[in-house]
Amino acid sequence: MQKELEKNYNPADIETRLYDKWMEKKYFHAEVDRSKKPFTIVMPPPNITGQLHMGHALDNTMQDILIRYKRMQGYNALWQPGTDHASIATEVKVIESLKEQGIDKADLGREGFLEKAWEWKKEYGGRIVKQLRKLGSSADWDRERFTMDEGCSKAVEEVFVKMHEKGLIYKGSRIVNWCPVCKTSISDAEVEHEEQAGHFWHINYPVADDNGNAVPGKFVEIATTRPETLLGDTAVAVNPEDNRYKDLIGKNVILPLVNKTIPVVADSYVDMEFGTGVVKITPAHDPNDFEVGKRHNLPEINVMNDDATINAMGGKYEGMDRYEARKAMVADLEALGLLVKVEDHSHNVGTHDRCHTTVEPFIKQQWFVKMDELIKPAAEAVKNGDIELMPKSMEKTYFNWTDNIRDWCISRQLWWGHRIPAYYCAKCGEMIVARSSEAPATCPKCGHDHMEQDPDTLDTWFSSALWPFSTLGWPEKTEELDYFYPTDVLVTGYDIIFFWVIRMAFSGYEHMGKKPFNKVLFHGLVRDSQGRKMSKSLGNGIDPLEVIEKYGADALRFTLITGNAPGNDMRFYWERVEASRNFANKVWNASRFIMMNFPEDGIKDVPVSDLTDADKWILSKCNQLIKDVTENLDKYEMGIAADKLNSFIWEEFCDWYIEMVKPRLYSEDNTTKAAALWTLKKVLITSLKLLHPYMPFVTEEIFCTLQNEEDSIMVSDWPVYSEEYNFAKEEQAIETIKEAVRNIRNVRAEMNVPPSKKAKVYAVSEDETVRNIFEDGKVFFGTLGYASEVVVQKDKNGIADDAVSAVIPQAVIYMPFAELVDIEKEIERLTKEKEKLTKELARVNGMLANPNFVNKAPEAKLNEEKEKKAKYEQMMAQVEERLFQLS
RNA sequence: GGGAUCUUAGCUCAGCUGGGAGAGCAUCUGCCUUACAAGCAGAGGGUCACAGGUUCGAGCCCUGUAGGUCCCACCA
Repeated sequence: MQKELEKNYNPADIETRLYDKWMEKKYFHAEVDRSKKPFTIVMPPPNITGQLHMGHALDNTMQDILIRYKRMQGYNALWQPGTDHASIATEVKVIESLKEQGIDKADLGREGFLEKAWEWKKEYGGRIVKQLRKLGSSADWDRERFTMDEGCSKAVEEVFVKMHEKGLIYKGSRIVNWCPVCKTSISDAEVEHEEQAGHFWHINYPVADDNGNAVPGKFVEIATTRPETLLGDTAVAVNPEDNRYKDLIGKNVILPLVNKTIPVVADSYVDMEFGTGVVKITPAHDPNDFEVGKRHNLPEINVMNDDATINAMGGKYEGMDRYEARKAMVADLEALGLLVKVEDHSHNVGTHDRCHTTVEPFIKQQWFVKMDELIKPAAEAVKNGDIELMPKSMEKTYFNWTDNIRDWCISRQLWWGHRIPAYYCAKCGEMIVARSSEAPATCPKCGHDHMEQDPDTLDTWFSSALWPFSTLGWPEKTEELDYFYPTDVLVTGYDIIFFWVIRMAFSGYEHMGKKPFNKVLFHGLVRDSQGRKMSKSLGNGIDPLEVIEKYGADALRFTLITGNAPGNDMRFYWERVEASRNFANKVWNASRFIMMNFPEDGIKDVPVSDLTDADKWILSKCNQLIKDVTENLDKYEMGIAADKLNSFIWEEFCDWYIEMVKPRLYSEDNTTKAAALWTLKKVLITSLKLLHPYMPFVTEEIFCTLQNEEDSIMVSDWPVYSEEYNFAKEEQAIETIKEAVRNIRNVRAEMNVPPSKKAKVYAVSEDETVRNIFEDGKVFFGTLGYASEVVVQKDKNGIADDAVSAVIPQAVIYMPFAELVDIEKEIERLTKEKEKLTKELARVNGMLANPNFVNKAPEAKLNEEKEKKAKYEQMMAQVEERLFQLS
C-alpha cells in the first residue's frame, strides 16, 4: 500500500527528523577507502564567536551541494568541518563577559584569563556548528576540528619552528600598525582605509645658525596632518633637486615646543610638488619617515604609550591623548606665532577593521614572516593553472596581492591564541625558538635556569593558513593526508582572498610541497534588499534560522544558489524565498498526485513499445536534463543547473506531462495506464535525485515515502544519461503539439470563449505523426483548456473559409467561430506575424548569402540555418495564403 | 593616485567562444478544473547607459564619455 503525503509541504518537523536519521546512519562520515576516489572540501572554519549569518548560509549551501552531488556519484566525499579560535574577536568577547561579572582581565592574570576563555569556548563555541546543521550541511562532524586543539596547535608550533630555522620567520623592530584600543599590533591586511575630513597644519620651524640659535625671521614651512607627532621629529627633509631649499641642506632647524635642533636632510622621497616641499621626519611614527630615518641614521623617538597617550618624551604634553595633545600643541604654536595656516584636507586614515580605531604607526619589536620567496610558488600556481580560481576574474585581485606583498606581522599582544614558541633567558636575554616538548629549562648560553616564554600570541590567520592539512593530521604522516590531500575545491568569499586563500596557498607549497586545493570557488556577499551590507549596526541583517523556520532550509538553499552569477554579490528578498518554497511545494504535490494514483500492487516495468509519444518525450527531456545538470555541476555552475531543474520539473513535467497523462490514469486501458505510471515514477525519481543536492530534505522525505522503505536518496546513485532514452523524433512531435495547443488556447482567449464552453477546433496538418497524436487520443482536453474538441485533418475539407486560424510550423489550426471573429483584428495579427517572418527570413538569407559565414561556420550551424530558412518559408506561405483568403 | 567591476523589462538579475532579447517577482485578464490558489491558462512591458569604431551581423569585441560599486595605495 502506497503511503500518502500531507496536502502541503511542512518542513519544520521533517527536517529535524531526517537530519537525525542521516547522522545516526553515519552517511556524512568518510573513511580512507582506496577502492574509491576521494573528493574533499575543507569548510572555512567559522569563528567560535560567530552566529550564523547569510554569508555562512551561502558558503555552506554551495559546499553541501557539491559534496552531496559527488557522494551520489560514488566518490568518497569528505567535507571536513571545524571552527576557528578567532583570537582577537574571542578575547574581546571574553573581556566583555568578564566585565559584566565585574572582573578585570589584568586581575585574573594570563592563566586565569585563559581558563575563563576556554570556559567561554565550551559554552558558546558549538553554537555556530549547531546552526550550520539546520541548513542540512552534510559535513563529517565526527572529524570536527578546532584551530586550537592539540593537533592544530602542534602543526602551528611545527611550522613556526621550521620557518624560523629556515630564516623565514624573524623578529625585528619595524613600524607596525598599532591599535591603541585593542593594544595590539595588527597586520597590513587588518587595516582598513577610510576617507576622513582632516586638516593640514602649516607650521614654521625656525632655521638655526651654527650655534643652534634661531636666525630671526628665517623659517621653513612644513605641512602636516598629525601635528602631535612633531614631538618625535628628528629631522626635516627636502628633495635634493629642490632649488628653493638647496642652501638649507646640512643646516639645522629648531623644533618648536621641544626647542632642540634637528638637521635638514635631502631625500628623494620628498615630493617637491606636494605641500610646501618640506617634510617633518618622525621615524618612530610613520612608515615612510622610518625608511628615511634609516637612510640618514636618524634617532627614533617614540612619543606615545600603548594607549596612544603622550609619554614622557612629550614633556608638558605627557599623559594627554593624541588628539588632546594635537589641540594643545596647535594652540601653543599659534601663541608662538609659528602656525602659518590651517587648511581643510581630506585624507585616508588607516583604521582597525575590528574596532575602527585610527591605527597609530609604532616602532615595535614584532615577529614577521618573510614573504618575498614564500609567495612565489603561490603566485606561480595560479599563473600556470595549477590552482584554478573561479570566476577567473578573481585572479586579478589575487595577483594584486601577491605582487605587492610585504612581510607579514604575525605577533599579537593578546592572550587567547597560539603562544609564540620562543624562550628568553631572564639573565642574559638569549632567545631560543623550540617546540614546547623541547622547551629549554636552562639557558644554553649562560646556564641560568629561568627561561621565560614570549608573551605574544600568533595572528589567528597563522593557524587558518594550515587548515587544509592540519585538519587531516599533519604534522603526523596520516593515511588521511595521503588520501584526501590536496583538497578538491575551496569555497569561500572573495573578501578573504588575502587573509586566507593566499596564505593557505603558500603554506601548502611550503609545508606539504603541494597545493592545498585544486580550485577555489568564490562567492559574493549577501546584501539586504537595498543592496547594503547586512550588519549589526544597521540592524538590517536577516537571520537564516528565521528563514528556515518560516520556509524551510530547502527554500533558503534554493534561494541562495539561484538568480545570480558566480562571484557576484546578491540581494536577499523574502519574495524569492517564498518562490523557492512554492517550488518545493510543487515538487511535493506532484509527488503526492503521482503516489495517489499508484496501484496497490505497485508499478510494473513496461516494454518500450507500450510507451506513447508523450512518455518518450518526457523521458527524452529528462535524459537531457541529467546530462545538462551533471555538466553544469561539473563546471560548478550550480545556479544554472538549479534553474534548469526548476523549469523542467515545473513546466515540462507538471504543467505539460502530468496534464497530458491524466486521462490515461483514469482510463480502462491498462496498457497505456501502466506505461503512464511507469514513466511518471521514473521521471519523478530522476528529478528528485537531481534536485537532492539543492533540496535535501523535501527530496528525501518524498523518496522515502515513495520507496516505502528505509533507504535514503542521499546515498542513492546519481542518474546517468543514456542513449536508450534519447527519443528525438517523439520529442519533436510533442513540441509541435505543445505549440498547437498554445495556439488553440490563444485563439480561444482572443475570441472570449469561456472555459466552460466547448470549442470545436479543426487542425490541418500534412504530418501524419501530428494527426495521429491527436486522433489516437494522446492529447486530451486538460492540455487545451478544458472543453475543446480537436479534429485534425489532412486537408481543409469541411472547414469554414472564414474560420479563425493560428499558424504553427507543422499545422494550421482553425476554429470555426466565424461569427465571433473580428476580421480586421485577425488581419492585423497575421500582418504582424508576416513582418516578423520577413525579418527572420532576411536575417537567415543574409547569413546564407555571406561567403564568410558559409565557408567558416561549423556544418551543424550551417544546416541549422538552412532548416530555419525552409521552415520560415513554409510558414510564410501559410500566412500569406490566409491573408489572401481574408482580404 | 592605481586597479577591478557594473549600467539589459517597473524591481532583482541571467545572457557561455559575436548570429532568433530571457528568468523570477510585480502588473493586467480569465479561471477554486478532484496534486498543488503556496495553483492553472493567457497578456502587456526593453533604442541592452551614451557616442564612435571593427564586422555581412554587436547586449557581447575595441576606443572614448557619464554614472554606480568594490579593492588596493606611505603622498607628509
